[in-house]
Amino acid sequence: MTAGQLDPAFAATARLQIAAVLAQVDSGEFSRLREITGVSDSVLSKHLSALVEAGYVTLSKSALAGRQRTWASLTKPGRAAFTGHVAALQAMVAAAGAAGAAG
Amino acid sequence: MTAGQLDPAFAATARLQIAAVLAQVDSGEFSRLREITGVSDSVLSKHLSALVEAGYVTLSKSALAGRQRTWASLTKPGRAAFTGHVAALQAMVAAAGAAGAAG
DNA sequence: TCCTTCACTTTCCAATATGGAAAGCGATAG
DNA sequence: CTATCGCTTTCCATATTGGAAAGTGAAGGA
Repeated sequence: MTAGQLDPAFAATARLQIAAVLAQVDSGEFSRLREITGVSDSVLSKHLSALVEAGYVTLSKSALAGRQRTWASLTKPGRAAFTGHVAALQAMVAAAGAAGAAG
Repeated sequence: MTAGQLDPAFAATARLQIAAVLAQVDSGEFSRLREITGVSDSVLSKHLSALVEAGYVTLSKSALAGRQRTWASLTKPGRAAFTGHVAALQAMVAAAGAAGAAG
């Protein structure tokens, strides 16, 4: 098992949630991500921008029902970084989790 | 499986590490925690104080080799909160992890 | 007893992160 | 041409995190 490493890009819970959602789908809609993270438009936009800046997410706009929609997708590096981050997190708490389950 | 919830007390990586370590041992020595977290004395002290404030950790001083040592232990609520936090984290990324493993 | 060292604690300060409100902007509807 | 939708960007406030350095109590040495 590769431990991976914690990635500051996923330090914010909202960004971890975004990545977690995007890891499960090909593309996530802006509004859905906003609902899941529970943040405002501006904040979600900024988080997505940060992830794009990191090269972890790509955004695409496509019209749906005549209106513009923004779709976010994890890039390959983004998925790798997310997987590594989660692995690092799990490694950090693995033994603790086992202890918790046992005790 | 109880999902638990994210606890702001463990938002900082250092505090998550502290809790993870303390979950595995009865007592953790200050200096060991400092090495693991990689933070300065003052910062570790403040993190521990925060956890004590939250009722998640207790500190005890006992002389070892003539010198004062500080030992930290997770309280029962602290362990529960930690377990819940980790569970929430896992719930958040569980499906993503599965997807990552599959793809 | 006084001074020094050890092992933290507390204070002070700086940098960063996070979040929302509101204004901005391009695209589409009327 | 104007209004609305769907984000973006700007502006601002607050919280968090971190280190340096001074402070404190206990133990050791002169």
